[in-house]
Amino acid sequence: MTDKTVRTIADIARLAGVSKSTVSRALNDSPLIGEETKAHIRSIARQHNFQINAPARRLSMKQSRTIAFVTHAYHKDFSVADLFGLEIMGGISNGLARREYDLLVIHVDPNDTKWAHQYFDTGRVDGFILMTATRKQSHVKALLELGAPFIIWGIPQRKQKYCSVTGDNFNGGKLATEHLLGLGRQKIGFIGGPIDELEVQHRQAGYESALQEAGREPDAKLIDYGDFSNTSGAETIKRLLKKVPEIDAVFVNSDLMAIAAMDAIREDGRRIPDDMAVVGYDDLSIAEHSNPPLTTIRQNIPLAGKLLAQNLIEYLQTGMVTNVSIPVELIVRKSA
Amino acid sequence: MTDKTVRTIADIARLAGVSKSTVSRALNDSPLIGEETKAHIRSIARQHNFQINAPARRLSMKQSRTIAFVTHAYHKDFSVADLFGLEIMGGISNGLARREYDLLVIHVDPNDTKWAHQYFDTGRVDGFILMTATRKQSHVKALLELGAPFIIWGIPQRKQKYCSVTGDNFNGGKLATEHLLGLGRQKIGFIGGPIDELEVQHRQAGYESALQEAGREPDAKLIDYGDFSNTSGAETIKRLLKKVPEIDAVFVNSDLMAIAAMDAIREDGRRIPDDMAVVGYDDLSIAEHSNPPLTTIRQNIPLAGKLLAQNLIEYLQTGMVTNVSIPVELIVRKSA
DNA sequence: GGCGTTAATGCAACCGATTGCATAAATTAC
DNA sequence: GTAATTTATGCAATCGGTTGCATTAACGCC
Repeated sequence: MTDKTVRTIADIARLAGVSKSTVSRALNDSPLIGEETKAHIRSIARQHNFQINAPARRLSMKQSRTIAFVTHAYHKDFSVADLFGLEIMGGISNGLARREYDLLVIHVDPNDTKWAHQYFDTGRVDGFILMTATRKQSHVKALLELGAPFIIWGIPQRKQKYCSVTGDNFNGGKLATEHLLGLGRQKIGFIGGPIDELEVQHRQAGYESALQEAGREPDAKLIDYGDFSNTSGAETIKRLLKKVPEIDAVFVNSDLMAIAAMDAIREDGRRIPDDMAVVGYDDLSIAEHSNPPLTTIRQNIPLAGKLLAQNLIEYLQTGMVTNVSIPVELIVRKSA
Repeated sequence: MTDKTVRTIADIARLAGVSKSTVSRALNDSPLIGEETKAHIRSIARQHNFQINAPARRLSMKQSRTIAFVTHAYHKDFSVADLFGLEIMGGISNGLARREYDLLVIHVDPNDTKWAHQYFDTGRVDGFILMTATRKQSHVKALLELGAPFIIWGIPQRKQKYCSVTGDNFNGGKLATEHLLGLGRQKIGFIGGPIDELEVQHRQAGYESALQEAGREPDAKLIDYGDFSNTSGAETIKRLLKKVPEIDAVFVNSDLMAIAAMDAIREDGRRIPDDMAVVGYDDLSIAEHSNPPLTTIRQNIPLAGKLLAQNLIEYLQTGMVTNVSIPVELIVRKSA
């Protein structure tokens, strides 16, 4: 099928009786080349199943048309970021392919600081998509110093100029809380991820805003924090149950924590959702299969991926910095 | 930090007072270069934080040192392959990085046939790791025709010569069944994936072998097949429950099917594991959080990834075809 | 019909590495 | 002390594209 004798534009040039430059221009649809010539060259290329040599092109054009997806080194425990990262990769891959960019995956060690040099200075990639859950700020700092183009999933630091895409955390918190209020719940708890994460702060702000709009005062006793892990979900809910036994609902910052919390709630002899309503966050695939199926906040992940790809490329080409937040949606199942 | 004036080996050559060739050889540790010269050149390179230009090197050496991880286009429903693929990617990435290969991710449309040309003939990748769940055979055929090096996760077709890594499906089926036998179960069912998948056939052979070694005859009434999806898990167990009401255990070919089956079993009014013991397959992260936590067969996924990477590279370099199967392990939780 | 434009194509340098071959210097052999 | 090796380095071609500039042909205009 593939024609082994025609591998370079020089071969095509010979066959078409034109020069290399003309072939190159024709294949790149340059306006300098006459229409018939273009058609002729293209048909020859098609006939011989010609595929242009990528390394040569990249060397010449000084760009790789490759984007790196940066995630932390894999380790046994599944974390939100893992599952989430997988789903988002589909969207990114899509967005990149559409623009003829390749997707490279890099698993970085959290305390490695030189990885960016190894990929950017070598011309292997043109930019980075940062998904690392941990030490994101230190990686941002490194990329900024290096002057490498990148985009992050998350909320950008206030003062700095770089691209980002994030979910609408405020609205997520608000939707979850409003749903619980609508159910007539009286004592609605909040279990956050680490308090210093901006995502968590925004979700909490949404939670408090919903309460206030309903004429309730947020109660600090009902608010506590874990670290996104499932064990921390169980521990935190136990603290709340002890501190405020009359609690009848809780909004948990991640599905993983929520699922672990539900186990703890049942152990405490309470029924879900009858005695205690639970809303999670992320809508990971496991949310649908948990016991009971989890009501949660879904982020539009395919869209997130698409925007991460699209906005990074836009930045590469025009230098325009974008910071967008994408809508979230309440998915009602059995737990609330 | 990065020195902007030193970007090419020519720059280093100038600084070191030698020629480009010498620098190139020194950096590649060629025996042609004297030790002091090497040391000198290397120290200069290090001082200036020199990173070699990858596209130029690839063009010159006619190899990309990049491997493509091929998976199907993402779509909403999570499948085994998705979760599984994510975990395995960690292992692959590791194995590749160790050998200084890059990992490219390609999401292919199941009926696209030209993707391989676009990556291989362009010199963008040196080889492929096939993880596509669907239409794997058609992709294998295409790669074989193209003459592109690849390795698959799965069992190779009998007659053909190509690399593969797969779990020990026979032993997986056997371990699961032996565990159920050890629990004293009398009527042990088998719920497979699609009957034409070799993986499924091997697991079934293991199941039957365990029964026979225990002096039992496999009973065709206790054997049925789904398609790995969770809905099919529920449907298949319902058929079995109706056909053989006295069934008291079942070995299910995937965690996803097993979890759906457990829901159906409970709906039927039976308790797990008291009335019905369930063993799954894969040990996906959700197995741990299911209700009850699922006893299952775990594949050594990091090892699988490492071998996929390692053996493909070995094949690239030496042409040696390897077909290995990796051990599996029984993880006992509450469901059996 | 001569001249300035415009359109189409070719020439050759360049991107930044690798590598076969030639050469120079140092070592050994006799 | 000179020829034969061995060791270390440089020259220049090459990989396969892209692109600035020169060139040629065709066209429009007066």
